[in-house]
Formats: sequence, C-alpha cells, structure tokens
Amino acid sequence: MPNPDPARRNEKSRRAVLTATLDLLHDLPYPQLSIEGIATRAGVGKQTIYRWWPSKAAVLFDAFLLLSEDGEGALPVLPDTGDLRADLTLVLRATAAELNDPQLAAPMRALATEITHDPALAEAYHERLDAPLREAKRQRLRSAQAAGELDDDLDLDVAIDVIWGPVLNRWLQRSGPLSDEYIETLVTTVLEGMRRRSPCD
Amino acid sequence: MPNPDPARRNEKSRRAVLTATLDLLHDLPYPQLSIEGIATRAGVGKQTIYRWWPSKAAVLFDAFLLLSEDGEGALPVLPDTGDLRADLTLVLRATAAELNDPQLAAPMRALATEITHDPALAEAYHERLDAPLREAKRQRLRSAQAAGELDDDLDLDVAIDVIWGPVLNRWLQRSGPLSDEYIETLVTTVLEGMRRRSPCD
DNA sequence: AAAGCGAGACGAGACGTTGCGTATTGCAAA
DNA sequence: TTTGCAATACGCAACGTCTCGTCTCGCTTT
Repeated sequence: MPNPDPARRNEKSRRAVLTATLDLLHDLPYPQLSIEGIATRAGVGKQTIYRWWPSKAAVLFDAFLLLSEDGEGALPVLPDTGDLRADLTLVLRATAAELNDPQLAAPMRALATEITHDPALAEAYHERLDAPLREAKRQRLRSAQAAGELDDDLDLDVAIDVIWGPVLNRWLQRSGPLSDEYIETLVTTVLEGMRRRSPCD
Repeated sequence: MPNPDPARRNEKSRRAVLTATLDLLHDLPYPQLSIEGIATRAGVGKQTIYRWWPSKAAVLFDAFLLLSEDGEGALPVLPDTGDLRADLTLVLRATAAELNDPQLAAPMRALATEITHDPALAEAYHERLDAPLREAKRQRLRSAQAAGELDDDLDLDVAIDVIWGPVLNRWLQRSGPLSDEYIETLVTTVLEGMRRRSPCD
C-alpha cells in the first residue's frame, strides 16, 4: 500500500484544509499554526492532512496557490500604457498595498521564510507562483525595449531583480515603510541609473 | 526577585551557549534547533538560557553578534580605489562568497527569517548589525559622489537597496546562483540604469 | 437493474515522543 | 549569605503514527 490515489481524493476536505489554514493565519502568526489546529478547524482528521501533504509548509503553499487561482484565472499581465515609469510606479504601489495588507501579509511572510529553509518548496514556488508573474514583468520590459524606452541589450531578469528585489527586501527585513515616496525614488533610480551623466539630457 | 543581576552573570556560560548555538547550526537546520539541544551541547542548565534570553531568536541574534565582533573589532569600511564599479563588484563577490559558504549561510538564513516574523528582533538587527554596515556603504557612495562618479542628488539609501537588495533576495528566495556573471550584470545595470540613452556616451 | 463486495479515503482520537517553559534542589562563587 | 549555576522533574502542547468504524466509490454476481 504505497501511495494514496488522487482520483479518490475528497475535494471538499482539501478545500476545507486550505481555507482553514488561511483563516487561522488571520488570527495567529505562522509559527503558531499547527497541523492539529488546521485539522480541527477544518473538521478533518489529522491523517487526511498527513496523507496528502508532506509538511506544514506544503499546506501553506497549496493554500497560497488557491488564493492566487481564485484571484485570477488567466495569466497575469502588467499594464502597458506606453509609459514605463508610470506603469512600474502603478504596479509597485499595488504590490506595496498588498504587502501592507495584514490579511495577505501573514501568509506571504510565512511562504517567503519557508522558502529560504526548504529548497524543494522554493522550486515549487518558482515554478507555480513566481514564473507566471515574472514572465508578465519580462513581457512588459520587452515591450519597453521595443518602444525604445529601454536598452536592447539589457538583461531583463536582472532588471526585474533590480526593480522588485529592493521592495520585497525592504518588506521582509522591515527596514522601512513601502511608501509612495520610496517607490517613486526607487523607480527613478533604477531607470536613470546611479552614474553621473554628462549634461546632454 | 525580579530581574537577574547582569553583574553576576557567568561569561563562560554565556559564550558556551552562543558557540553551542553556532555549532549546532552547522549540523541541523534552524527550525530543528532547540533550546534543550543548546543547553545540553553547552553543558548549561536550561534555566540559564531562559534567564538571560527571551527566545530562541534572541540567542541566535547574540550568537550572530559574537560572530561579527570576532571578525572585526572596528567599524567596517568598504574598499575605495576610486573606481566605484570595481569596488562594488569586489564587495558583492565577497558577499556572495559568504552567502555561498554553508558555514555562515545557516545562521544568516535563520536570522533573516526570524526578522520577518519578529519586529523587535528586526529593530535590534538594524541597530546593531545592519546600521554599521549600511553606514559603510553610504560612505563609499558619498565618496563616489564627491569624485563625480555619482549624481549628487542620488538617494543613497535607495541606491544601497538597489545594489544589495537583489543579491540578498536572490539568495533568500533561491531564485538563482550568485555567480560572478550575475554580479557583473547587476552592477552594470544599477550604475548605468535601464533607460535607453541618447548616443552621447 | 439490483444487491453484494472489496478497496481505500475519511473523521475521530489514542498513543508515545519531543520540546516547551517553569519549578525545585544542591552546589559554587562572589 | 546571597544568587547565579547545572541538573533534572514537571505539566503542557504539538508532533507524527496508528487503529478504529464509517462512507463512498467501482466492480462483480445474480
């Protein structure tokens, strides 16, 4: 009797577990979230959780997946008004708003920290959650390249890191607020670069 | 009998606890690190730990503090050869080497993740560990401003985030290797900016 | 078609283990 | 003589495994 048969899996129990996980995270910090607590809240046997998920982090990941699938069925797309600076500012502000929302912040922090300790989870994250979003960002930057706003030989992946890395980092490390001013300055710095220019602008 | 008297504290026990913490982190991931394990390894009573530290994270923080104080008594300074690009590349490579060293990586990951869940720890981190390093970075950038390499109205704190944020982020999220090529491209992108330039370089 | 059957997921919860944080006991140092 | 110390017992909570009895399927047999 090796593995359980996914075909016979009870979808209702699955969703109950995931929503219970999200519910509980509204009230208590992730480290205090327990499998037993999830099972009780979901009205589910502990074994049902241990049967389908290898770890608390895996449950969290699926819960997160449920969240993002509910929000948007299709692939994410970044706004493209032709003004890259405006679009980036808009998107980063939206991101900041999400990160400042305690509702979403709790599971996001939890996922982010589990990823740093669990390589397997990290890979799943990049495949299922990060990749589509990253592709959307890449697409927007490609469009800006086509429009002549960006250098053609710019490394888009590095560019994405340079734009979003500081925001995520500031949030994770709590080094400061994700204010509009910060985002404004960030976008300017990234677009213009740090080097002094000869006076030809 | 309210608080213990720090004057009568046993320095030997203190160091035993902190070094035991670091030792244990070489062998097992941080989540599996237990107070009881530290006490046993250190040859110390559990109560001695609970008397002086409020949490596992606090022990970790002090252990980390011990590490950085051992490494360098004085304030850190970044190299300044007059060539900002070269200096940044050098420093980032050194940082990447540290982060790639499993010895140091374990406690660093642990500290980074605890910070995201514990605001009090985050503040202590920024005061005692991040601030001095950040000041050194700021100083180097100021020097570059004075040398005319950088714009005078550049926001140095944002600049620091833009340079170091992507590295830390890539490492925490395991989104890719901290290779020399990555650092090279990163430094170039940050210094030159993403925007297309009119041909006046 | 209807009744019987086996497999396997399910809710519930007991079980031994582990680590938590507290309390107690001598001992040693200041 | 006071108080931090190592050691260890304690109650508690969550762990992960296990064993129940129930249920829901899909496949036979009639």
